[in-house]
Amino acid sequence: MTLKENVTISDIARKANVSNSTVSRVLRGTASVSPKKYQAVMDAIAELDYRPNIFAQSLASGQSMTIGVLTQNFGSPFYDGILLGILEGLEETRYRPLFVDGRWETRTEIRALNMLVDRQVDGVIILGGQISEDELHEFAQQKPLIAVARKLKTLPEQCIFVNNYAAAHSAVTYLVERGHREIAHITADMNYSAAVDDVYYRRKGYQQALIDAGIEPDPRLLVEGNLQQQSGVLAVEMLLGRGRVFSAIFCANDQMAFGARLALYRRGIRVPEEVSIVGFDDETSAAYMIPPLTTVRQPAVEMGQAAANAILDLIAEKPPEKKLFDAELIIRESVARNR
Amino acid sequence: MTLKENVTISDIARKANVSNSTVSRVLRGTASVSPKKYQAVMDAIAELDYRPNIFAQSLASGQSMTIGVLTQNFGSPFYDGILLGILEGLEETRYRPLFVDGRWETRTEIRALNMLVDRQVDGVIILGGQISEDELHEFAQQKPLIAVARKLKTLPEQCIFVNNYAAAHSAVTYLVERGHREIAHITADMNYSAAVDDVYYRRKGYQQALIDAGIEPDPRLLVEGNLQQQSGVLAVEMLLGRGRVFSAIFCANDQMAFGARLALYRRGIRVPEEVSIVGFDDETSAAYMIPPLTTVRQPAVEMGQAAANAILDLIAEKPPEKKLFDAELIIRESVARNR
DNA sequence: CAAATTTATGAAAGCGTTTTCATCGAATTG
DNA sequence: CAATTCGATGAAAACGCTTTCATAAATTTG
Repeated sequence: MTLKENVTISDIARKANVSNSTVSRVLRGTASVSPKKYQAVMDAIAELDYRPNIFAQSLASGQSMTIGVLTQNFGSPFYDGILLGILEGLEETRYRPLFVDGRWETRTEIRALNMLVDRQVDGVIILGGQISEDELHEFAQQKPLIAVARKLKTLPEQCIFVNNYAAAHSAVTYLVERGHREIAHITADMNYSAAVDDVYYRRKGYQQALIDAGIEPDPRLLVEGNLQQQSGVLAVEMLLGRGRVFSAIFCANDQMAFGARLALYRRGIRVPEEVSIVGFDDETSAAYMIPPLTTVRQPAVEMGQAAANAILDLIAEKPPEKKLFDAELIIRESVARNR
Repeated sequence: MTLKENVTISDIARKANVSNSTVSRVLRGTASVSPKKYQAVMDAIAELDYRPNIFAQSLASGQSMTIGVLTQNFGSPFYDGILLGILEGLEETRYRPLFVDGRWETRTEIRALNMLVDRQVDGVIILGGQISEDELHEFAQQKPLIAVARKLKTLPEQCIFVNNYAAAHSAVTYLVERGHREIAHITADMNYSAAVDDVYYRRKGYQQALIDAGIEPDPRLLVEGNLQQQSGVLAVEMLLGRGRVFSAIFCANDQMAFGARLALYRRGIRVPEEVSIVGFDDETSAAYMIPPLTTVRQPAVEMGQAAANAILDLIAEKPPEKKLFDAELIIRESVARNR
């Protein structure tokens, strides 16, 4: 950890007996330089421990070499996985990520996005978020933009997400195969804008899986939460209140699954003996739920890497490689055979 | 969400019929400007939607107006709370945070710190971390540094942390008051450098609380994990293997408490009827453990705010206001009366 | 081997700010 | 009222790079 002295490019130039231009050229590899001078410059750099001034570089070149990343919540394990993937995807490049947090609030998101613009980022990756599609679309006219875990109708080429429909379908099919026929679903209010698409397709997948198994989806088995744990407990209360029996619950995310599980515990209903649960996300704590939660895992890290690659493509004006990721059902112990 | 045009300070100057210097002066408030010109400049800024170029500003002024924040893991709720506090603490200032992630790996941490130096941050807040005290001390010579959730012997004025000793003491005392006398403790290997101090003082608090209650601490009731969930299950296995009975477990963090609870579940030991558990951290999922976990909550947001204020003080060359925070015991349902 | 390219290089002009310095009129002092 | 200080302002010099432009040397071409 050597610390910044104020050694500048001119110091290097002087020491290596070349001009500033030449130093700049070896640094950026933008033009050829004779081997001798190249070496002289490298030696000088090493000797003086030269670190280019990033601000001067950016000012002169008009590029900041940074990618803005707008997440929604640093505390979320799923987003954290994506961030890690982005970090990895950018590691070997000259670009660095600049993380900002939208906190699932439109105003904060907009502020954060503006901040990224002020910081002159060369591209932006946005994870989820509430900000409207129109605004994002407009934004994307000005700067390269990639959306992860969010589907933008107007920018289909620039989205990276998981096949929620297929994932939900297979989760519910798994339940059916284990003998369950009365399967409840805790979904989310579609007006609650967060993660709408995801939740929408999970619901569709749930319904279609039932139909494919010859089961008529029963609206009394469908209940809406808001993706928070607490809404999971409320959802189960509501379900129980309706008097419609069920032997399994498929939750649109793990957090609501935790809430659901707690509600069942309070009522003295055993899991999985009396009611099975499957979640969605595979949060860190899912493996330590009592009993360990069977859930769907999204390949967060891979998605992050894909996002990093895609934004670099976009910056280089290549068409980004679009990918639809598959989620994986992680079978643990919260589902029992029915009957 | 208006986007950057390349309107510069000269455009404003021209429009307002003043010099660049004057524009700069009204922007920074560094010298007095006649009311008329002031207004003219403000009008021009509003009309052209001028946004100063951050790189030019930083280059010219030598200040980046950013605070580097080195966290260890974006995915951790506790750190996330601190980050939120920092965000809030910086909100009304001209400073902005730049977040980087050390991932609990010394090499990554050092790289991240270097990156912050390259980015010319005006100060650094570091959360936890493995990086050695010597290196941090050296670093602090060059740049303002505040450490949160970490105690640095050589920089006592620049640390913000919670009174782990008192918190652990009161948690264990609570257990004692509920009739428990054989209380196990899952601590962490001190050679495993992460969070050593915290864990050390929690252990001390545990031991002293027992002594104060007239109970001789029994080494057979002490077991070391590594702060991860899985080590909690191992720890309980080990405890059980030793054959020494116990009616309660105090865990040095929630994650190990989750692991411990799972191990108990697997053995068919009921919580809290047969064994009570108390954790430390109050992670989000603690409230949804089965049964909900009684644990110790650190005032993460407040600590983050304090860190933000402290770093600003340091930058302004005022002595930072040092604070020792108190943690709070959150009583839920994982502790039963003994006997 | 002269002409046409190519390669290697330095000088110098930006990039968009901040800040020092100088100036000039207005206000204060004795 | 002359002498001094103050307040408001603009010109211009940094800040540390990148990049264009010009040029000289080396290489290729016909």
